Order: sequence, then structure tokens, then C-alpha cells
Amino acid sequence: MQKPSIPKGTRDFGPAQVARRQHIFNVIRRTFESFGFAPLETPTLENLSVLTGKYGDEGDQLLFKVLNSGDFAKDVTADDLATGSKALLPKVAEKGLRYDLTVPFARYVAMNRGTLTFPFKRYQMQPVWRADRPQRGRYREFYQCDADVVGTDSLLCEAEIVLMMAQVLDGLGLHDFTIKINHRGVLRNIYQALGGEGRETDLFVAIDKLDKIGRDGVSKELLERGFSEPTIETLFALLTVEGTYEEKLQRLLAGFVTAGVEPDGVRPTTADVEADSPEPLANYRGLTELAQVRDLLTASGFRQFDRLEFDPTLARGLSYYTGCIFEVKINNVQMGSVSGGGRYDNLTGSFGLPGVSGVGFSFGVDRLYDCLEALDLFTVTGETPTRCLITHFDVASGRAALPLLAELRAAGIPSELYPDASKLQKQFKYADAKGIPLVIIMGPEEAAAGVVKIKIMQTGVERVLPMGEVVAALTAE
RNA sequence: GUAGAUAUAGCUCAGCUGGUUAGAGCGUCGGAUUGUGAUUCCGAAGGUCGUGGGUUCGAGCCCCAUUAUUUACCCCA
Repeated sequence: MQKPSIPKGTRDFGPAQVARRQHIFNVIRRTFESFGFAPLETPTLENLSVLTGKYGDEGDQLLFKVLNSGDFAKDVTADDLATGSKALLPKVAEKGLRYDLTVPFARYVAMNRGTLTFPFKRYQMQPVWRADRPQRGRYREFYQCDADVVGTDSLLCEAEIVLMMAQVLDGLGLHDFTIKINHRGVLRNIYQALGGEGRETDLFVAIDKLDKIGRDGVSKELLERGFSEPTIETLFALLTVEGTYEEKLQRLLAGFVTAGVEPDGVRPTTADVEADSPEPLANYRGLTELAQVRDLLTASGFRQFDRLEFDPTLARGLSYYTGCIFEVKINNVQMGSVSGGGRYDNLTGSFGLPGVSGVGFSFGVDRLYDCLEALDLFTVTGETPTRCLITHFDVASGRAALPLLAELRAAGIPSELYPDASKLQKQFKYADAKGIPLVIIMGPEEAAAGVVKIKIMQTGVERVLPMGEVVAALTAE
């Protein structure tokens, strides 16, 4: 006999876990829909040509590929085998499991461009797969909940992302969170302020690690990558600006002006948004847009600015983001980010639809679950939806209970009849173990008298009711 | 891909310097109570000590290999 097992990085979810996960999904879905996002689902499998090249070399390594059906090796030649996996792969696998929800979404938008009404707002809650090494908060199969808007570059979308992040986390009871926001334009300006020395991506990769490896670690890495010491000094002066959201914007502005950074101008946006923006920031796109997002949040009634932090060190990989970027962490839990996102100006370009601006973000349900568990914040309990268990002792009383069972279900009370005429003790243990709040006792005595005994498990109180009044009494409570 | 840790009952784990028949708690099942759960008492079942080899009079314990799991790095949700 073999030991049963499941692939590493995957999990089974028992009834209690599913109930808790559904609660998380419900909070997210309600929030997304209240902001006008419509649901979309895409296939588990995508063509590999859609997936490869979108996540960098490392991302391609982490894709799960699916062998072709039938004789998958029929096109493989001896040459291919000698050349190695790169030559082999396209001949044996043409499909793969989706790696995220953003790329399939971009593919969908490009394919359906003619029928979509823009701006197009969609949300998507589906599993994704990554052939990663599993560890804390990292799985090979996990759910993402994405919401994206494409076809508008209004900064209202960015502001609403912050609103949705806060609403979901508050709705889950995860009140102690920090939403970090930055802008790729700010990062680019910082790079320019350093005189354009070294490679831009090296710089961002290094500063993204600031909170992890510290200032000394980052300096060391930058020195190794060919940045000079005075440059690194300037960099830290800019990165470590302190103060409120506004103060950091002003201090970075001063830094950019001092360093002689060429203003990159303001991206055209709607007139009223521009009118709200503070004048002195208008020369740098990143700073300006961050100020506008803050103003839109204020106007929307957002009051949690203590939980929104402008963090110039936030870089979020370097994938396709071009504007604002976001990342959310739950405080006092050792867990990676539970949400992240940003604006991309050309996501659908590689699918033949250039110039479509979009902005979106994603929640990691599995990490939210782990955070709620670590902080002991779950309010959803229970192994079963059953609210009422009918117990019985013999075939006759069991049959006599069937009309009542149907009546309870018709009245919207999830109910079950214990299937076997077991000892009453066993039936009660069943109800207790599953957290069923009500037990109806239907024995020969009750059946003969046309009554039932109802016990409220939590209090232990019992009372006798005529059969015909049971549903009315229960629904009245 | 790099580095470390762990592997003993269904679950969580003890097991001393290598020494008789490998233990506990929880869970499961049965009984005390032939019609009452969560509390109490009694009892039972449940083990190839991950796998293979080695050292030894003797290995759960020491050595080697191997597999699985897990943590950290890289990257990410």
C-alpha cells in the first residue's frame, strides 16, 4: 500500500477552512463589485506563447508546462535531445498553467478589443500556479483576486485601488495594515539625480531590498555593481526622506531640483484633476501624480492616511509597471505582501494592441488567510452549514421525521436527519463535534404524541413542541 | 539553483551515555449511562522508529547513502 500524498506546495481545504476562505472571497467580491468591477474567468491552461517572455527568464522557469496529448515525443529528433531542454520544450509542450491573472487578462482584452466597452473594469478570482520552492506564505497553487481597469489613465483609478485595499482589509478585521505607494517616475527621477550612472535596473533591485538587508547591505551591493560612493550617499539622502506623505513629496522635489533633474512633465489628465494638484510639484510626473492621488483620496472621504505610506524605496520587481505602484503588508505578522499592483502603460502591446493604459492590483487570498490565522482574527467558525439535526431511534421514528425535515429545509433552515438509528449519545456527539446548534429529538414517545423535543446545544435548554409548530417557532427566533 | 533543519501511533511530540517488552497527550472506538453532547471515570485498538546499507555482543539513538518534508536566500501573492 502506498502512502497517500499531494504535490508539494498544494493543500487540501477541509470544510472549516473552505468556510473561512469563502468569507475572504465574499468580502473581496463585494468590494470589487461595489466599485463597479465585473467578473471575468479565463482558462486554467493558456498557450505557452501567451505566457513565456512575460515574466522574465526566472518567471519562465517557474511556469508549469503541460505535455502535449497523445505521443508528445513524436516530433522530437536526436538533435533536439542533444541541444537540450530549450529546443525540446516547444516540441513537447504547447500549453501551460496560468502564472498570474494579469497576462491572461491582457490576452483577453487584446482578443476582444472590438466588443469591449472602455474603460473596461474586470475582477477575477482564480487559482494560479508557480513551480516555486514552497515556504512560509508561498505555495505552488494559490488564489489571486485581481481588479484592473484598462482604457483610461485617470488617477481616480489609483485612488480607488487604495480605497478598495483599505475596505477589504477592514472588512476582514485586519485593521493594522500599511499600504505602501510609490511611482516609477520617482524612481526614474532618483536615477537621473544620481547622474545616470550604472544600470537603472540594478539600482532599483538593490533599493527594493533596503528594508530587508539594510543600508549597509544595499551600499555593498551597489558598490559591487559599479556605483561610486558619492553617488550612493546622494541616493540615501533621497531615499531616506522623512515625514508625512506631503513632506516627503516636497523634500524629494527639492532634491531633484538641486540635482538638476530634467522635469519630465505632467501626463495629460482630466482638467479637474490637474486643477487640484499643488503647483510646485507639477514639473515631475511621479511626484505630481502621487500628490493628485492623495488629493483624490481626501475628496473621496479617505481618512486612513496613517496607513498609507509614500515609500520611495518601493520598486516591486521591474516588470511592466510604469506609473504608481502599490504594496500592502499586514503589521505584526511575518508574511510577505498580501496585495500589490500598479499602472502599466503598454500591457497589451505584446498581443498586438499597443497604447492601452491600465492599472490594477491583486490580493493573495492564501496569505490573507495565513495572516488572519496568525492573528487569531477569524470570526467564521463551524464545520458544517447544518443548523438543525434530527435524531431518532428506530426506522419508524426516522420515517416520522421526514416530513418535518422537508418542512425545515423549505423554510430555509439547513437540516439533516441522522442517517442511522444509532445510540442517542452518538448522535449528540455528532451534533456537538460539528457545531450544529439545534437538536430535535424524534423518538417513539414523541412520534406517538405528535410532538418533538428541541434542545439548544449551547444552553442545554430543552422544550417540547407540537410537530406543526416547530418551523414557526424556529423561524420566529 | 544555494545553505541549514527535521523524519518515532491518525495528529502533536518525549525517548537519558547505544542496553530487557518504544512512551505521553490529543483523537478514534467501547463501557460507566438499553433516551441526551461539550465536563468526569474505566478500558481497548493503534508502531517495519522514512528507506537502504554499515559499525557493534547489542542501534529509535552512532556512521554513510537515499527519499520526503520544512526553513532561509533568490524571486514573489
